[in-house]
Amino acid sequence: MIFTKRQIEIIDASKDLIGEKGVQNLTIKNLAKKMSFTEPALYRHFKDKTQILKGLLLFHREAIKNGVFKILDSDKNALEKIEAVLKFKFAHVEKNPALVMVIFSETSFQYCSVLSKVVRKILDQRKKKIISLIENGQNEGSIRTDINSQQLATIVLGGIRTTILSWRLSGFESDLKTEGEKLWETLEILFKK
Amino acid sequence: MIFTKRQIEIIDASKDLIGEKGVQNLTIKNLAKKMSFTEPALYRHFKDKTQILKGLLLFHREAIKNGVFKILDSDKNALEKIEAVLKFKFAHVEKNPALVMVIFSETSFQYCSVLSKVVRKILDQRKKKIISLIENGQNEGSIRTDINSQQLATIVLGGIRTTILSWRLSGFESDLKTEGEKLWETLEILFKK
DNA sequence: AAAAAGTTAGTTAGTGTTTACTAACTTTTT
DNA sequence: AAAAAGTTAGTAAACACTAACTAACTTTTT
Repeated sequence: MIFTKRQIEIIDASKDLIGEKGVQNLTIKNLAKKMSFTEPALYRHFKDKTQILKGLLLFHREAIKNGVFKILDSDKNALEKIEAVLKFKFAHVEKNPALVMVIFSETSFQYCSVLSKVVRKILDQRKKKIISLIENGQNEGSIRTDINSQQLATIVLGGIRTTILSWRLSGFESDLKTEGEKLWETLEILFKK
Repeated sequence: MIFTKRQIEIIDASKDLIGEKGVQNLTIKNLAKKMSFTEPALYRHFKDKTQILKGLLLFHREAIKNGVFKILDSDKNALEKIEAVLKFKFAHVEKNPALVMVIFSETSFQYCSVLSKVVRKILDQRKKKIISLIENGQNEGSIRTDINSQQLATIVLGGIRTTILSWRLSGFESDLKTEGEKLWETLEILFKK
């Protein structure tokens, strides 16, 4: 999927609206106001509202993908890679709180098949990446092998999710970076062989 | 909060509607149809829609509280209690998928202060209970003490959440009970001293 | 014991607002 | 001159909610 300049501007504005007051704040009216043009103009750039949200998800998936690829390509060991991925994700989320809101809203999309497919795919790929990293670590001998990679991945993803949720429920007041570091310390102790 | 028979019927119907198609399927119109009476009749029993959702949350919190209290009062050791609480929660969720949808929709409520307060309180109490159970285990000597209780609680809650999320994303097809047991096996290995 | 007054739980019919979206026209860009 | 990107003015549908009324039942007064 490739986006025009205007489409990216619209995606950005959507992100801001969601960041301000949640997904339900993303309405065509609000979006038009934020873009300082009229509602029908939006439809010159996106077929409908669903496509805007899909665009938002895909655009940021791309950004995250690129960041994570760099880490995976580096010459770190598995544990260091997991640490780096974790820190990268927390940093990205801290900069883009709206993204969490969208991903956390899978519920709202569950019956919009277009969006639920996109979200599901994102979550699936994320899980697969973590699993394969853990398996690398197990093969290297740096990660314990008495628990299978799938289960360890559940623990990593769960830790991330809960940490981000706490941050969100605190009204984005707590320091996500610090909390992320604490989480990593815990995971490192738990996972090391 | 005490509910009349009719209020409980309405809460049940709401739960069904949400279970069928998510929170946004809970509209006054749908609810009236499901109850086989007219929309205004609903307002004889609840001041507004928010109160219905609040009722749903409080009613089930009560049910969960009672179940958990029994476990806490039993003469099991801390690890066994955590296991029992986990199993109880997975069982309750499996029977009431709608509840997950509601709790997972914190995002949607974030800007409805009444509901966000209720959800936050529920999540907070849940966390506190787990933390205190873990501390008991640490004092008993059955749970490792090189990681603080707060962090271990994050791992437990994260594991629960991720497991439930996977189940939801599978369209409630996977076997939550089995997944819950697998999670417990993992946590037990990770937590034991 | 009977009449009066009040309550409960429902109805019909409708309000005002917000929603995503569109047809037809105009301006700007290339 | 044609295409792209905007405007004005509107639609239909969904939404939570309300006003006004009523049948059936309960409580209070006489």
